[in-house]
Amino acid sequence: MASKRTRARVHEAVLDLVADVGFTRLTMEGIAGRAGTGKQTLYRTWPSTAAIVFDALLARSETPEGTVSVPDTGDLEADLLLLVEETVQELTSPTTEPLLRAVTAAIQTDLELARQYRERLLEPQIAAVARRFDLAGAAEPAAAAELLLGPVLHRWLLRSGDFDREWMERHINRTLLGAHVS
Amino acid sequence: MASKRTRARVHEAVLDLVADVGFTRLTMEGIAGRAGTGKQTLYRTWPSTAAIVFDALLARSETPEGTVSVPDTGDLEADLLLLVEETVQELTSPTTEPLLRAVTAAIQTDLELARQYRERLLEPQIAAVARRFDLAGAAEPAAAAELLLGPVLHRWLLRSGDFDREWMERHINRTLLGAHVS
Amino acid sequence: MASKRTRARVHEAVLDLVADVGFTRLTMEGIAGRAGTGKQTLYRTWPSTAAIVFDALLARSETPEGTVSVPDTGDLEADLLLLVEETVQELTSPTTEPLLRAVTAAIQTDLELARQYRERLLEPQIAAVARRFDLAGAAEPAAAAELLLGPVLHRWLLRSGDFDREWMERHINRTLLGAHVS
Amino acid sequence: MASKRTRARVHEAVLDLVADVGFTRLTMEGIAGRAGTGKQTLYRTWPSTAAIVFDALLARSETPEGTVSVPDTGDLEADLLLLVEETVQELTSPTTEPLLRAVTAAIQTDLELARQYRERLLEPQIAAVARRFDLAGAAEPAAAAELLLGPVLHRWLLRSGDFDREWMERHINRTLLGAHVS
DNA sequence: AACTAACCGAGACGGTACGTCATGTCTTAGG
DNA sequence: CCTAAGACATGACGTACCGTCTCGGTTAGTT
Repeated sequence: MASKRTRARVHEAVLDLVADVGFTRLTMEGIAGRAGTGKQTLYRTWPSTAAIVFDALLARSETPEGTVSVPDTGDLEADLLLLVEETVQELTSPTTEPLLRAVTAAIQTDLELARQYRERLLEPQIAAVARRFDLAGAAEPAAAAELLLGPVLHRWLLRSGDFDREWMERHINRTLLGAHVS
Repeated sequence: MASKRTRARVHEAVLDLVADVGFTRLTMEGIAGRAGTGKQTLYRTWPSTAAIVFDALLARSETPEGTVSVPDTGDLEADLLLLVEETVQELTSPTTEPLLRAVTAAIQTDLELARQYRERLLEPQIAAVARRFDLAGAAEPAAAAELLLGPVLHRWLLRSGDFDREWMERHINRTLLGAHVS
Repeated sequence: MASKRTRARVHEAVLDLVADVGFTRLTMEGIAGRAGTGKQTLYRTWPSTAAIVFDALLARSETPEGTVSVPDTGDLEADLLLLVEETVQELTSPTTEPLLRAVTAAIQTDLELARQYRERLLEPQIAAVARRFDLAGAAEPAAAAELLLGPVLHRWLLRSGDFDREWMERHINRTLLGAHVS
Repeated sequence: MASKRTRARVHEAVLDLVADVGFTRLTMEGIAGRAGTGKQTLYRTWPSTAAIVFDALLARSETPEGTVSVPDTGDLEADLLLLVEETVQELTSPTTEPLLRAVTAAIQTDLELARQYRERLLEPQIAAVARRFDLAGAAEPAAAAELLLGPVLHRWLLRSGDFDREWMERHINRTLLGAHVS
């Protein structure tokens, strides 16, 4: 509903503000002020700050640097290492981490947002990874993708451990064994 | 800091309120009102609603029915199935699910709460599961526990799939393979 | 500036709305909506809701039933009684009372509206009444008109008393004495 | 409900603001800002800006310089001239005129405020004037007071004429005739 | 009959204020 | 002495209107 110009300015404002004051202190009024729009203009398009952050994230994911690509060199193990490295980078980059944590928190209570998150971010990613496993002859590619990414999410979400190179390599190894592909 | 009586009444109030109106509409004023205490009494002990919810959760986890026990019958596969079933029950029970989701959301932005969560809930649980894998001769028991629980968390958090019996069995199978224990 | 059709529809809308929700809740947006015009069309012709109400009142006063006529039967006392009765009816009729009160309130702060009110409604009325006193040989006809209508306005505006027949008769009596005409 | 301190600061703020920007631009937020209080503190005590202005006016009327006294020297005509002069001064003083106009406008639509206005300002004033007429032997003292003040209000409210000395004298004369007291 | 040009409805927009709710601090009664 | 009750300054909420500003889509008038 909002014009392209407005959307762009709102996205910029929201990213600035999350960087400045953090997601918890993000307010509709603050965004409107920073973006130079009226509050009603925001409410016309988004129901909450979380929805705006998610939209900014989506917009970013439609650009080249916003997507985690699944490499395919033939060497599955090497490809998965690259993939996990990229994913970890995304999850821990100072700009994206607060956004991702904010959205992850929000989808715990906002079912509509959760649906959009699943459809527009999660499922495409899982499907892409599964496709790579499929190519490698995995019996249950979707489960393999889950086995790969689940523990990564676990570590990140609960901050239960670092993502050093050794852990990633060993984890990929376990995943390949578990998924019957080597 | 608060008296045992007060704590109990606050815990009860908070559980009632989360059930009634959900975590997002939980407020310090509301809790004080329901618990029949002054606001100051709450602030003296807890810094936020999330902290109160977490405290209520902790209190619960110190009772028998609040803990997920790790069975040890000798049959690893069967034990893990029981464990995962219990875990899933905890994660999806109408009373605990909202609380767990609320705390999970809160620890994304509240580092102090995250630390307490890790130390008092997460690490004991992981350690217990790892011990069971250790008994079964797993090379890296902690990693095995992570491989088991990561994908469960992934499904639950992102609501990306159901927890039917078949999925649990196959998942345990993949975990055992991945962890070199069969 | 607005077409005759538009004016008519706006007048109708405004009268409906004042009846429905009262003057205080009258808004430009509401009028535009009810009249089926754009907001700009309103602003092109009227600066405020009060101005529209006043215009509707004026339009009404240009019709036969919108005017308080000054009777002239030769019997001054009887004529004044009729006049006061008519005036009171106008002031207290369910349709006109809210409009008149709204305009009376508005002219306290809106000087331009006050000027128009004076020139187009008040002065003609006073002049007509004064003419009647003049015919009856009053020394200061305008003052007599003021002496007659002032207390009526006072009662109405401050709601300080009813307009029963007895009061009206006695008041007219006092006015005639005060104006040296009997 | 509000403390004495708060009331005083609010009254001062409101008088300042009416002088600065006029009653029409008076807002609850503006008053709160100027008075250094929260909005809720205002709403706890007063329902509208008009109610605050009225309260400030009342507070003023409880001080010596806020009351129009009715002189009683024995010479009725001279006393009434003094009274009307004082009243006119009150009605046209740069500080009180905007307040009185604002309240007069407000009581057209706010019945509760109108009731308070009648009971606490209007009736005492009328009663005092009537008492003076009573002393002078008027048959209907209340009607006499109305006959005296009605036209004054009429001129002031509709801005239909100046209040010069000559008009006042003649008006008092007419009133005395009309009220049968000379 | 085709073609402007003026007008109008619709409503997005940057704003201001609304009246409410919750925050965290502070004061006050009463048990 | 402690605590419930709640006043207070603050600030955000989500809504309603403000007055200005584009938009298209008639609707007449002019060629």
